[in-house]
This record gives sequence, C-alpha cells and structure tokens, in this order.
Amino acid sequence: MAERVVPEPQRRRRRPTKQGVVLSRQLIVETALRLVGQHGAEALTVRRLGAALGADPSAVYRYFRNTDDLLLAVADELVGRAQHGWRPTGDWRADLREIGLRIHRAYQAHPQAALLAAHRTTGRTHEIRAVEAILGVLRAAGFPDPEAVRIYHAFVDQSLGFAALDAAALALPPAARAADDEVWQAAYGRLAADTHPNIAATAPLLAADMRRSGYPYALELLLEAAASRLPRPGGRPPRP
Amino acid sequence: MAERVVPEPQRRRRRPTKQGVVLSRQLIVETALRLVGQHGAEALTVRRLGAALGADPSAVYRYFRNTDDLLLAVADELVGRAQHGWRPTGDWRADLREIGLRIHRAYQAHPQAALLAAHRTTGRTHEIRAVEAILGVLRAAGFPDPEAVRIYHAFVDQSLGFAALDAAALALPPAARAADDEVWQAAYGRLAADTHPNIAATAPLLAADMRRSGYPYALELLLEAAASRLPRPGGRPPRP
DNA sequence: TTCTCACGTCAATGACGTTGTCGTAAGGTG
DNA sequence: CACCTTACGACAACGTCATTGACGTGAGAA
Repeated sequence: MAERVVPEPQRRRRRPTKQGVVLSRQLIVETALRLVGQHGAEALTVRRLGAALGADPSAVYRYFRNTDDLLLAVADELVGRAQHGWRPTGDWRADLREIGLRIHRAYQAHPQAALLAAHRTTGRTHEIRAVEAILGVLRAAGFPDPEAVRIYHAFVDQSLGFAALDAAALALPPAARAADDEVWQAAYGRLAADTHPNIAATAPLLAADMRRSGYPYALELLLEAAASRLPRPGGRPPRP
Repeated sequence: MAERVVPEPQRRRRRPTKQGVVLSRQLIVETALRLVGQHGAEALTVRRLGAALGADPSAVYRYFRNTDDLLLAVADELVGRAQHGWRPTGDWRADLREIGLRIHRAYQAHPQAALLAAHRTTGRTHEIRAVEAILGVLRAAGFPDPEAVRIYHAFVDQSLGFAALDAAALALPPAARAADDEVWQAAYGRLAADTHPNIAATAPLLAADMRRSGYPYALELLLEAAASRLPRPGGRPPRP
C-alpha cells in the first residue's frame, strides 16, 4: 500500500461515500468522540467508526495512519475543547484552578476517549497552546523558572492523572462500574471494628467521599502548597 | 458451561497439563505479571498466557471468570507487593511519603499491568490492608475523621493517577515512547520566543524535568498542604 | 477396585485491526 | 468537451483476539 495517508493541505477530497458523506480528518475525529460518548469505549472500533460515518472501515486509513494516529488527534481535540474561550484573569491561583477544572471537565465529558488519550503527549497545536498558557500564569505570578517548571509538571500530571482515573471509573462497562461502586458499601462497610478499626470508624464517610472525584480537593492542596513557595507571599514587590 | 470456576478452597487440583504444569490462581497471576513485564502490555492475551503457562488458553477460564477477573487479581497482587514489609514509624508524614513512593515503585516495576490495574477498586485483601494502614496513619496523626477521609482520597487517587500516567509512558511501544520523549526536545525546543515566550524561556528546564516523574514533587506538595491543615500544627498537646 | 467429576483440551464463533487490490468519478488540462 | 490521472472509497481477505460448549481422562474418594 505504501503511503495511503495524504497530508491534509493537498487533499482534493472528492468522491462522497456510498451513503453520501464527504469525509475529512475533522469529521472523523468528531464522529469518534460522539461514538465513544454515546456507546462507551468499546464502541471505538474502526469498523463501528466506519459504520457511524457511513463509510467502509478502511476509508479511515486514508486519513489516519492507524488507530494510534487517530487517538492522538482525538487527544489534542480534547485539550483544545478544554481551553476553548479561556482567558487569564491575572489571579494566578484562580487561573490555575480554572484550567485544572476545565481539563478535568473536558475529559470527563468523553471518558472513554480520555482514558485512551490522557497518557499521551501529542505535541500538537492545542497542547502547545495549553502549555504556554500555564507556564505564563506561573511565571507571571512570580515563580522563578525552575520552580515554575516543577509546579507546571506536578500540576499537569496531577490533572491528567485524575482525569484518567476518574474517566476510567465512568468508562467501565455498567456491570463493573456498579461493582466498583458497591465495594465501598459492601466490602468496606462490613469490616469489623476490632480487625479494621480505622475503616470501621470512617466507613460512612468513605462511602460518601469515594463516590465523588478526589480531584478538586487534591487541586486545592497543590495550589495551597504552591502558594506557600511563592517568593514574598503576599508582600509588596521590592522598590526599584 | 454453566459455572466453570471452582472456588479456591474446594479445589482438588489434579491433572497437570500436557506439558506437566500444575495450575493455580497464584501461578497464573505470577505468570501474567512476568509475561507483561517481559513482553509489554500487548503480550497479556489469554492465548499467550496459556502458552507461557504451558497449557491450553481456555484452561485459564477454570480459574478466572474472564480477563477482568484476572486483572483484578493482578491489581491486588501489585498492591500487596507495594505494602510488603512496610511498618509505620509514627511519623505520619514520613509514613505517607513511604507508602506513596512504594505504590508508585511497585506499579512502575510492572508498567503494563499497572496501566490496566491502577484504575480499579478491587475490594480484596491487600487493598483493604492498605486502606486500613493509610487511614490509621492519618487518624493517629490527629486529623479529624472527615479531613482524614478527604486527605486519604486525594492521596490515594493522586498516587494511583501518577502511577498510571508514568506507567503508560513506560508501557508504550518503543517507537511511540521515543516519539513522546522527542516531543519535548523537538516540538517544544523549536518554538520561537515571540510567539511562545514562556515555553522558549524554559525549554531546557522543561525537557529535563519532563523526563522524570512529577510524582515525588507532587507528593511533597500534598504532604505540605496536609500538614498545614493539621489541628495544633507543631503545638503541644492539651493538658488533661 | 470402582466410580465420578474436576479440569485440561479441542474446535468453533464472531469481532477486531489492518492491508492489497480494484474501479470509479472528480479535477486538472487541452 | 473530451481525455487522463489519481485520490480515495469499497471489497475481500488475513491473522489474532476473548470466550464457550463438548469431550474425555485420570486423580482421588469409596
């Protein structure tokens, strides 16, 4: 087959499919996201994607080298959606909080895709824009570059890690998901106080807390610790 | 077929396989871990597992309901290995740090398995022991129960989230992994200072930092923020 | 010694990603 | 307007996957 995939700019994009659809990378990415949102992660197969597009499955390979290539495109699309419309306010802590929650939210909206995409570095447009924005917030806040980079790294990986973790929970097949949920009521709710005193003492609190995401609280902890490392915390800037 | 899986206690476990191996749940879990460690995540298929065991693939279904059931067993085994030999020292911050790093380390040792297992709640022995231990550390440190549960949640999910994220990087096929690594040198190293001032200013720092795990630093931030929320931080305990 | 059933093996099913080949119609060219 | 090229959609096929039902055999109970 040699090279099937034609770079986007020099596409002539003719010939609609039998069902009258004109394909494009963008359309395929959007359809993949919709598919995965409607029918779960296991629905994202090339064959089903083809069916959803109204095209032969192999047509997808005219636009993406393979499924991994498609996945990276989906990942970057998610990052882009998270950033869409965001503007810095000048309050670094509020800005980071907003970015973090946006990332988390965007990934939760497409759990099945998030699960596959959160672990990848795409190096594509939307990702680059996000990196630039976050570093900008930290450096403008007054963090020296080495500290800004460390916090950037912790912040981003924390956000993506939680996004993937929480996405995984949402993405489980209903049966396994119910089982995971039940565990906190069942297995942990029944442990005796003499063998497991700490679980027994906190079981209702645990069952309630574990059904929410731990991310917002973890994010606050990170922001708080970062703030305490900011040079001259709250002090006036030095006179010239 | 009805019920193929016989509960472990009432097994009579006769008949070695053609190749003379006597199967057991434990042997299968260990073989799965070894397989995945040697040949990557994609090596963990029932067929290959059968081959590695010296048995017909379908024999695995005599011990595990399906691959998900096997996966949970593998996950719990990882948690068990992380905890193995751990004892509390009485210094809550050192104890949590040690537990966090152990979890991270155990998962990194089996990236392919970690990737699949980190997102699951098993509710099995090793996991229960770990939950009890962590809650014990926090409550003994003096955190009130609701705060202890919130911190427990943030701590565990952050550890597992990073473990999965870092495992994913290690687990990528060599080609994709090299590509991911390159991105920080190539895509981010080449951006112009006028369009991407913050990336340009920190590119070498970024390239250096992103090849390490962000977890240890993120863990310190979490511990630091938690410490600042401890009632009577550093003060003497009240007299009776 | 006999009986039984646990469990290893075999064969089959349907879905998966991916590729080689082919035909055709869209677009450029004159 | 007719011709040619070639992009690209369709088809068919390959090998691998998880999973299951049927089978038969040998270990252990009696």
